[in-house]
Amino acid sequence: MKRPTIADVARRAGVSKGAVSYALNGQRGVSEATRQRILAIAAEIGFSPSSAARALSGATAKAVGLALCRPARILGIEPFFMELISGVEAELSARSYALTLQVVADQDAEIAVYRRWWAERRVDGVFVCDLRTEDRRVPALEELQLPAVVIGGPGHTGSLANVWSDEAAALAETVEYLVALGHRRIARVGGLPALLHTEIRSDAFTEVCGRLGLDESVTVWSDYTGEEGARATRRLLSSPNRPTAVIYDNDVMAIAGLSVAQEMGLQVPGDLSIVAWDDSPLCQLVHPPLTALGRDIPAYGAHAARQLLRVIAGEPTGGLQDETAHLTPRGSTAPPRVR
Amino acid sequence: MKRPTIADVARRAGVSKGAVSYALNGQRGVSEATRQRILAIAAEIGFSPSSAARALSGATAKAVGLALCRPARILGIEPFFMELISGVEAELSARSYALTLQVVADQDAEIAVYRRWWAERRVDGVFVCDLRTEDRRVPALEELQLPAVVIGGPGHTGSLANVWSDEAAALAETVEYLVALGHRRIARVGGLPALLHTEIRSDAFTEVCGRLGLDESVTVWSDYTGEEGARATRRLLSSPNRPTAVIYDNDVMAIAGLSVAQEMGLQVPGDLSIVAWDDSPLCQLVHPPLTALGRDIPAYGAHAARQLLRVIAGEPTGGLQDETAHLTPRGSTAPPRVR
DNA sequence: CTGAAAGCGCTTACAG
DNA sequence: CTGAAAGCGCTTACAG
Repeated sequence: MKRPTIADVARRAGVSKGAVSYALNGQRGVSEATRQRILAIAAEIGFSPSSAARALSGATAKAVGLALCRPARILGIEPFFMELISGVEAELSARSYALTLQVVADQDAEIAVYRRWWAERRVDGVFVCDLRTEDRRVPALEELQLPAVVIGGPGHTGSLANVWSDEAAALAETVEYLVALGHRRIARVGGLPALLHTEIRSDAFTEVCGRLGLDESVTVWSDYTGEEGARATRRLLSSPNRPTAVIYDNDVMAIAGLSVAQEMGLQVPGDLSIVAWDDSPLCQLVHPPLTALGRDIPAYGAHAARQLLRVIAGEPTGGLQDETAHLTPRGSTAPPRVR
Repeated sequence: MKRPTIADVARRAGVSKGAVSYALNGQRGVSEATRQRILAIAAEIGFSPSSAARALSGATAKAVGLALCRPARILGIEPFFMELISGVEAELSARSYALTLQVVADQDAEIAVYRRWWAERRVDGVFVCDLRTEDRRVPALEELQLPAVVIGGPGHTGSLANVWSDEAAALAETVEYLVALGHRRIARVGGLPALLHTEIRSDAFTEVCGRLGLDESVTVWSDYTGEEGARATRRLLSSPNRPTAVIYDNDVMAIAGLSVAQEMGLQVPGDLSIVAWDDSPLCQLVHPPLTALGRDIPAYGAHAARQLLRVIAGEPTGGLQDETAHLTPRGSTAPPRVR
C-alpha cells in the first residue's frame, strides 16, 4: 500500500504542495474555504505528513525522549515510573508528540544517549529523572542546548527547567502525625542516598526530629528493593530499643517491612506503625492496608510534559512546584502499645 | 552548538558524502583504510546521521512502536509491562533502534495510532499486546502491511509473526500439583475474559479439571485489579463449599486474595492455598510468600524484539515459542487441613 | 574504489 | 491569497 504524500493531497485539491502545508499547519496563506477542503481530502485519503520529511525541513521532530536508569526488576515493581509515563504520554499524545523510551545502564550511557538523540535530531527535548546532587547530566544537556525538564528538585538543576514536589514538607507532616499518635522512637528506611530527593528527605527528617526532640530517631539506607527493605527492617527491629514506627521511602520496602514484622511476631500497628511513601494500589492490597504518603503521579508526569513542550516552544520556563504529597492514614498506624 | 552533518565529516576526511555514507553503513565502496579514517573522524566530531534524513532517503526509521491499552493505575501496578519493555529495549538499543511508546484508550484508538505511525513513517514496525480472539488490529496491520509481532498466541494472529508461551501446559501443571497435595476443590480467579490468553487458560482449566474429575472446580472473572481480585476472593470464600486452593491470573489479585483470607480469619496455607500467575518480586514481599508461576519476562520481550527486527529485515518469520512458565512453590501452598 | 547527482517529502521565504 | 523553487541531510543507483 503506497503511503499518500503531500503531493497526492495537492493534486486532488488542485493546489500547490505549499498550500497544503499551510493548510495543515494552520498558517496563513490559504483561504478558510480552501483550508477546509484540503483538510477534508487529507483525512479522506489518510494523509499524515512524514515525520522524517517534516523534521528534515527544520521543523521539530515531534518527539521527546525519556531515559530510565534502573534495572528491569526495579522498573517493573515500582509503580511510580509507569504511572509517570502514563501521565507524560497523555499530555504528549494530545499534542501529537511521540515519546521515545530508552533504558540505560548508568549516567555515562544516559549522556551518550542524549548526545546521540541530539545528533540524530531524533527528539526535540528530554526528561531527566532521578536527579543527583552532583549530576553530570545537567551540564551535558546545557552544553548540547537540548531542551530538557528535570523531574525533581528543587535545586541542582542548573539552568534547566524542572517540576518538583515539596518532599521536606511531606516528611515533616508525617513525623508530626506519628508524634501526635504518641511515637517517640521513629526510624526511617531511606532510598538510594545519592539521589537528591533522598537527601532532601534525610535533611528534613534530621531537622524535624531535632525540632521535636526525638533523639532516638535513626535512618538506615536501602535501595528501594523488597530484599533490602526487609533486611533494613530486620536490623531495626532487632535492636534493643527498637522503633515503634518506621517510615519507608517507597511502597515496596514498606510492604516488605510489614511482612518482616509479621514474621517476627510483631503486631502492626500495635507493636509497630508503618508509613509508606508513594501511595499506590499496592498499599491497599496488604493486610493491614498501609498508611501512605501519596500524590497524583500521572498528573505530575503531565505537568512535566507540558513544561517540556513549553521549553521546546522557547517560552520562558523555570521551576514548577507540583502538589505536596498528603498522608492517607490507614490500618498500619496507631498509637504505640505501652510496653 | 551546530550539529555536525555528513558534509562536515566528508570535508575533514577529504572524501565525498557518498563515501562517508558507505563507510558508516558498512557497505562496500570504500577501502578499509578509508573506512577506518572516516569512522574515527565521525566519532571525533560526534557525528550521528540525522534519523530524519536517513528515514527520508528510504532507509528505515530505526524505530519501532508499542501501544499500550491499559489505564495508568493498572500499567503501574502490573510489573509485567515494565519488565517486558525493559527486555524489548535492551534488544532494540543494542541494534540502535528506538522504542516509541504510546498509551491508548481502546482498540480503535490503537488502530488509529498504527495508521498515523505508518503514514508518518515514524516506525518500521510494531508490537501487539493483549491479543483478543476477534482482534481487529490484526487485519488492520495486515492491510497496512506494517511489520508487526504479536506478543501472545498461539492462534488468532492471522499472517503476523508472534512469540508465545504455552499457558495451557503451565496451568495444567499447577492444577496437577495442587491435586497431588490433596486439593479437590480448586478455584480460579481469571483475568479479562476477552483476552485470548485468558481463554486459553480457561479452556485448559476446564480440560484438566475434567480429566482429573474435579467436578467442584469453579472460575470467577476479574480484571487484574486488587479490588476485583479481593471481591472475587470474598465471594469464593463465602460459599458453603469454599475452595481449598485458588489460582489467580496475576500477582496483584493473588496478593489481594491473601489479604482477604487473612481478614476472614483463614490461615494460608492451612485453610487456603494460593497460587499466583506472573511470578514477580511482589510475590516474595508478602507473608507467606506466594507460590507462583513465573518465567523470564524481560527475555520474552527481547525475543519479541528480535522477532520484529527479523520481520522488518524481510526474513521469513513465523511463530516463536518461548519458555513455559514454571511453578515455584513457596509458603502459600500446602496440603489442605482436614475439616 | 570514488565522485557527482538525483531524490526522499516536507517547510518556508520569495515572487506574483 | 497562491505558486514555483530552494533546501533540510541523508542514501543509492550511475558513471568513471
